[in-house]
Amino acid sequence: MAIKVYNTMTRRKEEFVPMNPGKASIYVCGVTPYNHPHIGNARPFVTWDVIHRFLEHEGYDVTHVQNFTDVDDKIINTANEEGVQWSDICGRYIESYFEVMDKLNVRRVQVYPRVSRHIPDIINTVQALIDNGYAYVVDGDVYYSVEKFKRYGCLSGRDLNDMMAGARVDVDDRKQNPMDFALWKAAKPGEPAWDSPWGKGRPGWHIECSTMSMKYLGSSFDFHGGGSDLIFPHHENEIAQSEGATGVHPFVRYWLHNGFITVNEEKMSKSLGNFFTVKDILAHFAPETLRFFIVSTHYRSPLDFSDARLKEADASLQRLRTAKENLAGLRRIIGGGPTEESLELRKKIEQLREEFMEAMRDDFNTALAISHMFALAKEINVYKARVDSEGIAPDGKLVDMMSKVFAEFCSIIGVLEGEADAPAVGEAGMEAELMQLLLDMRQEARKAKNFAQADAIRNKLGEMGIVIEDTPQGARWKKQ
RNA sequence: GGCGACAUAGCCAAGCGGUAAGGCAGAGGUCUGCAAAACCUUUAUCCCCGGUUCGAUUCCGGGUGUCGCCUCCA
Repeated sequence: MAIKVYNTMTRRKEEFVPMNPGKASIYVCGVTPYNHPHIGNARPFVTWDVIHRFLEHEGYDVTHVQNFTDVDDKIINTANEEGVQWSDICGRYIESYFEVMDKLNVRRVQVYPRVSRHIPDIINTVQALIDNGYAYVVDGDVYYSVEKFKRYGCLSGRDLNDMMAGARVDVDDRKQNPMDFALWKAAKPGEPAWDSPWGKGRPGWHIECSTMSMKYLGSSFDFHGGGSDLIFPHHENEIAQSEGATGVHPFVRYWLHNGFITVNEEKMSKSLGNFFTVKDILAHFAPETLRFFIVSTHYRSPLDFSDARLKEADASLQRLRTAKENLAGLRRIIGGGPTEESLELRKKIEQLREEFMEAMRDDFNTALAISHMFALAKEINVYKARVDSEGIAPDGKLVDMMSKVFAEFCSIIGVLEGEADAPAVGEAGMEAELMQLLLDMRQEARKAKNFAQADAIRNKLGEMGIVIEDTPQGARWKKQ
């Protein structure tokens, strides 16, 4: 079964044909570490984490590279404001990046190249572009001549003439064309700089991704991802640089771009100042909720962020969590053989599994896939209720199947993985004992039909933010 | 101004040629001393106007509206 992906280059869904059979190579534009990651940053990485998981599930050997742009104006500015080294800023926020992504259950990729550690490689790429006639040197700067690259504009669908007409006024007259962009910038005082054939300086923004992606994945590879704001100029320039330097076409086989997270329908970005850091959100919501919120929508659609949306995601996730508990409950009952009904259910589960995978194969449609997850949850809940009420032995093979498929879904989406959360008994031993005492007292009152007393206990605890639920297995409590 | 995307129930969101998945919220019911939880049932003809077609939410054209890119940005 083939995977289909929406390729920004062709503006349509295409069948994914890997460059090397059985393998998939991925490069995703990472962050500039000058601040804590905001949730807009989180979207591409969660998205690509799911894609990576799914490709592996489908049997691909995945090589995944994601850079850190650790040489950049914003970093230098932040360092100057704080009076520290630029490398300190990078170290702090790269650490923050990993801390946050670990919480979001984003698995580590194979390589996290940094610009600062690839200066010689970058210089080589720039030199190749000069040698191939695509770049020129002016006063220690090196510019890319966009007119030399005939496919310039192919990714973003722009026409060079239109762009020139719309170019901003403050044009640097040292450029041959207003759209030419810097590959290498001559050093300014107080900035990090490296030696180069053109004098001391540092790389321009776009060249790093061309150089580092090709270093680890080759001059042509399968997937390149990032936010849709990177299509122009960043990815357009990457194509011009990479293909100009190597002469190999195509640089990237499939360009995938995620939509934005918005706030009040407006793009969330650091420059607009309307962003929430992931840490802000995690102060109020579980990381799993944020991850689920992100994958609940197709990656190409815009995603509007709000407290209400997150609460919804939390409630939805709770439904899946309950199904998982019910599944654990079913597993604790000694299983029996199949019945006509359970054999039907087995077929249904297998069908749901196929539908889930089909959704994922269709441009990683997590929103659709998750709907099949809910369908599975419903089957589990209904079956559990049936087993409980009729006191029958569940079909052991069916329960195994439900467990396996549910776990499979969870491992692809990256939520509710591992064993069911055990309550933190250890550190709350005293609390748990006191609660048990109260629950026992309430139970005695109920037995004696002293409901006023029983309800008083429940109400009082409710005021304290503790919820009591009576279940067939006895009362249980949780903090709100 | 140029380029691109999107418009589906109260809200969120799939589907994209054969009369609309799923989630949240709401309503009714089962269960319960009551409540909660859980489960069941239930709520849409898809922005407007044309066209193509036996048939369009789904394709084409024209509107209207929203958003993004063209400047750092995931």
